Formats: sequence, structure tokens, C-alpha cells
Amino acid sequence: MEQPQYPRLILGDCRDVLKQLPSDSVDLIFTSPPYADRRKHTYGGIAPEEYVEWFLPIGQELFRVLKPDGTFILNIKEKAENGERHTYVLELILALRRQGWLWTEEFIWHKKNCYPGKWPNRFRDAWERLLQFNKTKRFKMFQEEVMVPMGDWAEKRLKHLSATDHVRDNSRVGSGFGKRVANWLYREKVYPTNVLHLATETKNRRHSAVFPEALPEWFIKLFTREGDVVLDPFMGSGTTIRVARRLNRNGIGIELMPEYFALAEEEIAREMPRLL
Amino acid sequence: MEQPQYPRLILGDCRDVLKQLPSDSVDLIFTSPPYADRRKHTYGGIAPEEYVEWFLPIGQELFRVLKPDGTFILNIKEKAENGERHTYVLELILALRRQGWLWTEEFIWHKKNCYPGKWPNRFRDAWERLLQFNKTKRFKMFQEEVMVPMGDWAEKRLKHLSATDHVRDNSRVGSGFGKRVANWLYREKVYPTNVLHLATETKNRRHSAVFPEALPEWFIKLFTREGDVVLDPFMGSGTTIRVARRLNRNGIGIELMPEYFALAEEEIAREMPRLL
DNA sequence: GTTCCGCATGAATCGATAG
DNA sequence: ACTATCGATTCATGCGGAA
Repeated sequence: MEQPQYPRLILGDCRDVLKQLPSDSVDLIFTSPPYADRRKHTYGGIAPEEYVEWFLPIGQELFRVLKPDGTFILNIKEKAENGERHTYVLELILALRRQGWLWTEEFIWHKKNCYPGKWPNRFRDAWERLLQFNKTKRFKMFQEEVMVPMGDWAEKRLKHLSATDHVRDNSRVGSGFGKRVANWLYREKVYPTNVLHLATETKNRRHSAVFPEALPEWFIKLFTREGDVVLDPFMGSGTTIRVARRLNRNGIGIELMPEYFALAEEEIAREMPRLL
Repeated sequence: MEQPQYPRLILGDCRDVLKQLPSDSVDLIFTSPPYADRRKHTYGGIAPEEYVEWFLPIGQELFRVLKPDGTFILNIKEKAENGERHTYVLELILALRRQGWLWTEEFIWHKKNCYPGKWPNRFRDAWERLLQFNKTKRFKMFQEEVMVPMGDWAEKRLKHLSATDHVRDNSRVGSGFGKRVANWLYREKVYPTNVLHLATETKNRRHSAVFPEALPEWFIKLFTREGDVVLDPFMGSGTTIRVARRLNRNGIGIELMPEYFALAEEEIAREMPRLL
């Protein structure tokens, strides 16, 4: 039986592997790179002082392979060390901009069940950054795909349309007066904000930094359509690629560590029995 | 009758006024400076490119007046313009560190009722930064003072603390604040995280940028004890100073605009009838 | 007295239009 | 080309009057 072309899983250092991918070929890059000095025993353990320098060549390649209307989402959070937050993430944002990236937005992932612990000088860290970068200002975005249920205030509000609704609408010149009202009448969903509320995944114990599937899912729905290409240069155990496949997107995953690569292959094979 | 020493309200530019305050005399600085190019019609309207340069002299004076074990909380959020987020807040953090400040933590204020609107390239902005800076690693912190009942603490507890009931009922002012906390004593309590869920204040019509009282309250309780000195160099309509007074802290507020200064004086006088 | 409901109002941001 | 101003879009909240 012929192997399907996607998902493509590649074992190797993304600094090398990315060079083999064609330019302007990826619709969405969603990744969570190894954090500085975290997971020292598994990855190389990049020192915070060297983090920007280490990441920039990768950023350059990601810029090359991304389509002009594609999006790059970087999930990262600086650690606290010796009583202070490191600044390498701030410096990375500034450096990526110098590289040509547009820093379009910073989403907040609020981790509802964050890591437990107690320290004398700080509380538990319950959020991470999801930095959005783009090559151009005209990128693809499908906002309707991630709309959320409206608050219950809506029921009351929409029973009777108030006078000001009409007044405000009147200021609009020409046609379309009744249109917007009709939109609201059967509307049950609203657009989300740039704050995401998701619980962290607890079931995967074999990879040390697993984010919930809902996280890549949200961004894949928002920035790609079916058949689009989704790249994760730090695949880990393959969450992003697995979600992409389920959503009928074409995933490309790169992973340096053989253990994680094997794990990702295994998980994906389990969902795609024909591959076996 | 003798005038009480606090709260002290000072009309003027904090770049000048701060020079009159003694060194190492303030326990907590909580402030929300004018954001770049926002409120242009009221404040000067600092251009994003000049923001860091404008703020640094103020940061220097704040560093001087703060006690070694004191804390500086800066509420700020960069705006999006022409499809991209500005970077002046990131640059300000780096510049303040060069000035000697320790960047201890970044709290997230999740604004439940954020500004509405729809754009093709972004969602509504529902969060702001609360940057914590310190002079030394051994700062005061009273974590037990902000413990919250298990479960959905933000909705149930903080919402009610911002009620205007406190303002209207003068006889209760001063004692009412602590009582509500007692309600929770027999419940199981946990330490909060670095994400705060609060709605913005919508009832104040006379100042355009009022944060909810629960916001300064949380940090005042966390970083000061009764009798401590709380400084707000950009007082606005006086929310921080008013909350400080109710919590029996000694407030110092500085405000440049005469209209806001008068408003702050008025609000505080209403809560302190003996001053009249 | 409770609950219900009408209503104004935002630390917003973009695209178009005007100078 | 570049800046200043304006209109359009959108939704959670709390107050206050009504049922």
C-alpha cells in the first residue's frame, strides 16, 4: 500500500531539516520550543543568555518556508530564576522583528489547573504567551471557525431591540439598516478575545511539556483550511501534528530526540491503522 | 481640627513632585501611567517611540523613594497599530532593569468586559500587564492576605469588593473592607495565581481610564501592612489612594491634570467627612 | 422586596477620507 | 507618501426603573 504523503515526521535537528523544505510552502507554524534551561536532561538545555542567538537561525528558516499569508505561533514563557523573570523572550520578540517578522499579537493562554507549588516571593504561574508573528499584514484568518457561545445576557437583550440600536444604526448611511439586526437575532455565538482558557493536559506522562490538544486546534482552525500545511519544528510527542491530521490538515513534524520521535510516530500510527 | 497627614494629594508633574519625597520612604508604588498616544486629548499623548525615554527619569525617582523591601507595580498595555503591536512596553522593561530594577513578575489582568469591536486581523484585547519590579530580592509579601476560597474565586469574591456601597455608607468606611473577608474564613482557602480576573469599571463617567478598585486592593493587601505608605504618581481620579485609605494605608497621590486632581479630592472628601 | 429588563458606555482598532 | 480625523464595528457590565 502506498504511504500517504502526510503527516510527514522527520527525525533530526530542525536547524538542518528546515533547509530541505521549499520556500513559501507552509500555512501555519505552531510550536513550543524547549524553554531555556528547562528539560536540560533531554534537550541540549539552552542557557537563557544564549537563547536568542540559538533561535534566530531557526526563525530565519521559518520565515523562508512560511507562505506570505501564513502565520507563525510561538508558545513560550520565560522562567523565573533567582527571584527574577528572565528577559530572553522579550529580547526574542525584538530580535524576530529585526529579522523581518511582524509581531501581530500576543495571546494569553490561561492555564486553569496550573502546576502546584508555593514560594515565598511569588505565586503559581498560570499563564503562557502565544506570540503571533506574520510575514505580511494580509494574512489568512478564519474568525468564524472559533466563535464561542454568547453569554446568557444575550437572551434578555435580544428579546426587544432597544431604541438606541436603531439610532446607532441610523448613523449608517444608505443600505444595510435591517441587516445587522437580523444578524443578531439568531446569533448564538460571539467572537473570542485574545485570552484563552484551557486546562493543561495531564494524561501524557511520557513527554514533559505537553499542551492540551485544544490549544493547537484553536490556532489551526483560526489560521488554516482543510488541506493546508501545518509545521511544528519542535514536535515533541506530536500533539500539533496529530490534531492537524484529525482536522484534515497536512502536518510536518520535526523532532531531534529519538525517544520523542518514536513516541510521536507511535501515537499517530495508533490513530491511522492503515499505516501499520 | 488638625488635618490628618494622609492621604496626601499633590497637584503637579510627578517628574518634579517626586523629587520632594524622601528616599526609601514608600512601601508600594501602584500606578497606571498614561499609555502611549492614548487619552491624547487629556494628557500630553506621549508618542510610542518616545515612551521609554519619557518614563525613565520617573523610574529613577521611583527607585529612589521606594524602600528596599518595597514593590513597584506598573499597569500597562501596548496598543496595536497598523496591524502590529508596539514594542515600547518590552523595551521599557529592559530599560528599567538597566536602571537597577529587578523584574520580579508579570501578572495578567484578564478584563472580562473588554472593549467591543471587530477587525479582519485580530480579536478584542482582553488583558493588561501588571509588571512587578523590586529594588532587592528580599521584598515584603503577605500572601495570606489575598488567599481565596477554592473554586471560582474571581467571580465570587473580587466582584463584590468593588461595589460602590462602601462609598455611600460613610459610617462603615474603614471597617467594612475587612469584614467581608471574614465570611470566607471557614471556607477552604488557596493561594491565588498570577492571573487576575476582573471586570473594568464602567460606572465612573468622569475619568476615562478607571480600573476596578479590586485591582489596587489586591496588590495593597499583598505588599503592605496597615500604616504603610502607598504611592500613585499618576493618580487620575484617585482609585488607588481611596482604596489605600480604606485599608488604613497612607496614600500619596500625584496628578498633573487639575480636573482629575479636583475629582480625586472630591471623591476622597466624600469618604472622609471630617475633612470638610 | 425581589427579579427583570432597558440602556449607556467603555485605556480598541481598522480602513477610508481628507489635508 | 504621510499624517490627522472620522465612522463602523461589537459585547460584557452595572445601574436604575419597572413589573
